Amino acid sequence: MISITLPDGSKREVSSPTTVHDIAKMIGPGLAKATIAGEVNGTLCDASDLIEQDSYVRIITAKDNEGVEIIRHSCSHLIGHAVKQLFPEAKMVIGPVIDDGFYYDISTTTPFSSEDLLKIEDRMKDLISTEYDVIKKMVRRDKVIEEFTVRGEDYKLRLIEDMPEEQEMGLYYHEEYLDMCRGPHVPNTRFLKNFKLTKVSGAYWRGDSKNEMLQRVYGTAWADKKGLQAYLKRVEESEKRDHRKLGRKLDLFHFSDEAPGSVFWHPKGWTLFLELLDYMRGRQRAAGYVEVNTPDVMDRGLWETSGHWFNYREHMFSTQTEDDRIFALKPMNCPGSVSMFAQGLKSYRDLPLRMAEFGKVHRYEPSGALHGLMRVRHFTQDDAHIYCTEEQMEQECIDVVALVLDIYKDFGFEDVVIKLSTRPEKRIGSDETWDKLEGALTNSLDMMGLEYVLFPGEGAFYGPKLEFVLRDAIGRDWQCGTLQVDMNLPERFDITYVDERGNRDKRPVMLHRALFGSLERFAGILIENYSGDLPVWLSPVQAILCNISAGQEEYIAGLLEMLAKKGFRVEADLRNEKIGLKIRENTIQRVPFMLVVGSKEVEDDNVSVRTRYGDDLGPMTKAEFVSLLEKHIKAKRWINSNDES
RNA sequence: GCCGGAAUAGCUCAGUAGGUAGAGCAGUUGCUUCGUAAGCAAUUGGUCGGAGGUUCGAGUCCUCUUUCCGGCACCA
Repeated sequence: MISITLPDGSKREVSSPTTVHDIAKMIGPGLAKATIAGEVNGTLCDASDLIEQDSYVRIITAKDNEGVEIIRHSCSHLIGHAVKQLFPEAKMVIGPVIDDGFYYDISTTTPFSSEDLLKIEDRMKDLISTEYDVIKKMVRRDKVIEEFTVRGEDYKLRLIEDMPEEQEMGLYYHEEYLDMCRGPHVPNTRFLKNFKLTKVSGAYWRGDSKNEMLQRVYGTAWADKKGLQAYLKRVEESEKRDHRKLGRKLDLFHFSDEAPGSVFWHPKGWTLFLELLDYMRGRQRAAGYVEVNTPDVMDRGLWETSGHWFNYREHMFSTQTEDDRIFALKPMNCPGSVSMFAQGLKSYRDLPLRMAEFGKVHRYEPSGALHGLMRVRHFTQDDAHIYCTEEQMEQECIDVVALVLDIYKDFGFEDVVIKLSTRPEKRIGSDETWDKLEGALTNSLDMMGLEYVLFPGEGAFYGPKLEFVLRDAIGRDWQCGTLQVDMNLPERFDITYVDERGNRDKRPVMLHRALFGSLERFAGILIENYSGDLPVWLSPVQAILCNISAGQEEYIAGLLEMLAKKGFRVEADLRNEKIGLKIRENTIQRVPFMLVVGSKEVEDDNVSVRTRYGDDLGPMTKAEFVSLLEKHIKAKRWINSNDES
């Protein structure tokens, strides 16, 4: 007899050995039927695994997060079962769980089409409806190799080679199909009913573009129908706030075949862009930055000195002039900034020197990487380079991190993922230097008590970096702000300052930082974040004056002039149209305030105010409306329909 | 860059088995002067992304190419 402790603290004596499923059955037949897996002494296991000693046991059902993950994992196995029936020559690779779903990488002779995806999904549904049992067996390594050799599963054999220490593997039998997995998995396919295959794409073996491309089948799966439908609905809603769609609808920007990856900003979009720029300029000035401007096109020699020419040559736009000089469009602002620093003698009294530049950079990004405003070939950085002493470095890092997080708050981003990327293989500078630089970043985060995710080997070739990551409408993460510390470029460009004892050869440390990162990308993220309802301070048109009929033009003209003089972005809609149409169209354009002016308002010398959310705020004096606008602009934050007034 | 998909009017999209293009909205013109999400009528828009090919005939089939979309890889 062994003793089993359940989550509620109750204990059961059972004969040994037993299984999670047996325990569930003892508690009740309903629970037994719902059992997907178990957690024994903190470790997930299959419902069929034997328990041979006193244990703490938790039963996992579809109601648990782990249960849903197991469902997803088993769904990926089911892809295998279906694919091998439809395409016997296919070789299965790996099928892991991801956010909201799963995928399976498969090696095939010909790539899957979208029709194939439907065929696979249909076969999976058929297999589910037979409600077959999934059988788990622990099998000795040599037997596993034998099994997969017979079945020609070359990739499974390669995966086994990757785990030389494992002597026994879990094999899951899905009728005639066999998969190798750590598990746990569902005991029966009836748990897998609420799934959908979502897309098929190529993916490199081991994630390396030098390797062959496999077929990746993606899917999503949920505990119940409601969960699945809610997910599909969420995806649909997210697609509606895609910045590329809203950019067209709200007349903010467009792209053209002639300039792939470069934005044509329309007046309204450019208003947003400039507003962001003004905001950042103000914040930086307040934080002790100076602003400079450096050339867009500079000689190849500069890029050789910086190291960019050797590391990024193929991603740079370059040009050859009549005199055979090769110039490159700057892909980064740092070499220009360093040249700026090198101009004239610098004293320790000048440090820290915080030199900002709204530099437009060009990068020849791979064609497949381009994505609306998020990934472009021509973008504007709110860049700055901070030159300081080694002693000042840590405090400067802290100040930058504090500033960027405070700025994000103004846009409603409270949860920002911070990534720390350390030295890459392809790098310049000594290991001692890298130790110091990485130390400065980790120390400053630790001192601020901030969590971060470590990405070993992902740093820039000249220094480690912090990245501040924001999430877009459909859950994709985009790097915005970045902070990099660098002792290498100062070395390469041989920049120095004079210390307090008159030594002229002191080497400053250089911090590269961008807070929005790319203004284009940040604008894109904002459009999605706000779903097109830009807060009043960022709205291209903050209010629109709509007349009821001819006769109010003069009053509106006066009002327009008054508001424009106060610096508000206000327009008039004097078209010979009914007020209903004007309200509709300006609501669709997401103008925060629509001011209705008829003969009544002219007579009372006021305006009737309506919001883009359909709230009628009724008549108010011109002064009242001005203070309403001012209040919103000062608040900066996004205001939803409940508190627009 | 790699795999798959797409490209038809300013926008959203139809286009049936290859038989020289169609809707709604927008635009334009006229009428209407109107009170909080679409007033009425008339009407202009397209070498069907580009280049080749098959065919008596191609938006439709084939090849190449450009751009976009979804992933993968990349992201100084």
